[in-house]
Amino acid sequence: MEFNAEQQTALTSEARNLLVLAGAGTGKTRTIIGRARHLLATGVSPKRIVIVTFTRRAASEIRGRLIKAAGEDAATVVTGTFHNFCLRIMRSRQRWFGFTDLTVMDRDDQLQLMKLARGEIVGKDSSIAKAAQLVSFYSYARNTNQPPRKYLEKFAELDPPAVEIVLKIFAKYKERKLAGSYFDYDDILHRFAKVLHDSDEVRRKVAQQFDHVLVDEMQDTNPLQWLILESLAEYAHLFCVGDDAQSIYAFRGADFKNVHSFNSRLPNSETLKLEQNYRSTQPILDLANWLLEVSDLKYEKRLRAVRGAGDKPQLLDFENEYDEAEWIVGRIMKRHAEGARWDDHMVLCRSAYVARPVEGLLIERKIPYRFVGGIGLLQMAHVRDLLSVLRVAVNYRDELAWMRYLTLWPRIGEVTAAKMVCKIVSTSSSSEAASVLDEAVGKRTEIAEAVHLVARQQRAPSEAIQQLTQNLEPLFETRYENWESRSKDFRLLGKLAAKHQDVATFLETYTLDPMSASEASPSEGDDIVTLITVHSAKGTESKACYVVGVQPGNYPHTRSLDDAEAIEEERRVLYVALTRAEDELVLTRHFSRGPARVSWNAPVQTHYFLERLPKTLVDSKSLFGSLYDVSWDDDYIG
DNA sequence: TATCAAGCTGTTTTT
DNA sequence: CAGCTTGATA
Repeated sequence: MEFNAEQQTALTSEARNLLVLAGAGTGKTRTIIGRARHLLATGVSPKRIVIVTFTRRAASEIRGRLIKAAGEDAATVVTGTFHNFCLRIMRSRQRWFGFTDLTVMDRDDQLQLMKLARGEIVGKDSSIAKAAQLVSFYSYARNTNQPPRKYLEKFAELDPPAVEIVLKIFAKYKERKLAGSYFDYDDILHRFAKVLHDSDEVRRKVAQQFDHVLVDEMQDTNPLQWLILESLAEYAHLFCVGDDAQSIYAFRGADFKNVHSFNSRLPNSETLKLEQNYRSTQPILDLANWLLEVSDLKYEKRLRAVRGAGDKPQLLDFENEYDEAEWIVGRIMKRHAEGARWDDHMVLCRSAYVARPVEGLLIERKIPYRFVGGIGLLQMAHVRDLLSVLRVAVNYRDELAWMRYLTLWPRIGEVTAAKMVCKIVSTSSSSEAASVLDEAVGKRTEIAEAVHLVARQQRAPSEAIQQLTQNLEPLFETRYENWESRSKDFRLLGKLAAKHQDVATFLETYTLDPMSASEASPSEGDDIVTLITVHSAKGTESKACYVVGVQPGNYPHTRSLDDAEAIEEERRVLYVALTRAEDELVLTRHFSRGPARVSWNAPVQTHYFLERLPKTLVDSKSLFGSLYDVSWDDDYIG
């Protein structure tokens, strides 16, 4: 591994706390790995190094590369997401955190629970925000570490009576959460941060386990996560890497003051910058640099391409999204026919929704691909149905899973199920619960049998899933129209489960970071096209990048138009997309839906980022009417 | 109480 | 276009 002078300075730094401002493509991951390797080489025990990332994908990549670079020794370096790290420590030191057996709730469970809470307080009153919005209010308030009341009043701008009602719903939600011993994502961070903050003793005991904490994507940390880092920093060195121009998680409470105020908040801290870009050619960076320059915000960033000159990015206009998809897929096929690998191609989209036309064509043309982002395999209705059986087998007190499973059966609705669940949950052991279940289902023993089956197979998740699929097949067949296509997801699930020791760890791994179906199926190293949301694409790169739907409505997204800060974040989303490309960057767009509007006021165009794009920065072309780029024409007409 | 059909809405990003 | 609500019927 080789490093330039900037990187070398960073990774060998003796500073107590170091912030590395690393622009896109400047070797952020490389520097983190280099740092870890350097620490190991200077005699730091691997167990005393923590590397925190934002996604499990990033964690496992760093882990893999580190072991490759520093040897098997490095396998005991603690790597994981914030959530994963906190949970691991809390599990291993249950008493310190007042932690008992619990189920981690995913988004869907959270939504379900919030719906119940909302229903209890306001019934069907439609003047109160929907459950989904309530979840996001609550979650945002907690991640930014502010009292929900204050958030509702100041930022959500609810009127006083509404605030009171929503707070009541939150209280109900909390009550139900407690009753079911559930932990939502935010509880994981919150409990950990709170205990560390409140107890000097626990803080010391936890933080003293580590000498060095390395943080990736620092710009995406939120105030709650900052509290955690601050606590750890009392005993350990911080080494944080980030780029404020790539901060795109404000909606989740990320606060890039964690980057801007790093030095003032931490004594003995230093800041370094990495500015040499190794990824892209200069014309690609020129476009990205321009995008930041025209912002009102001062990013003070100009990426320099070490690699030098290259092709100009292309900007192509189409009549509609289908032509756009057709062109991109056609282009990728052409390149492949010319000898390029499928995995040199990445298609970036603002939302999963926008990716559909492209995905449809990739399937139609039988091009191997994976989709990263959007709703995952483990969030699809039928998969969650199946998983609910695993969940109740692991934890009979999991009300949400019981409800889901029981109502799957014909003639069992919410009311019947709720009565059964009430009885089951009030038992004091799982064996008692099992007999209560047997009694409750009466003659319909197949309902209970599925649960018993998993309970017997706790240590063999893959077998459990296989048998379960067989047992429940008649049920699913009548329930789902397209059962055939869905059933293959279960086979995939079985494969995924085979990697895990028991049902419980399998469930927890994937509630914390569910992966999508097409992401899970191909084995590593396969040559496939990547279709990915920009948010998931951070940290990745590809020789050729196609950014689809670069029109107002997507960049900036229609939903973020009422807020100047949100619009600025949208700019950064586009920036992240542009800076993924190594050699070739193609932006495509279409205006078929007409000018998207912000409610009644300004049309989206007012905020459109490419409005005043200088012609010299891109080769732009309009491909209206004809799908075929002139340069594609062959020598004869066949 | 369960279920189905018809109609309506509103469509981000993720641990 | 899916996911939900609503209303009628078994």
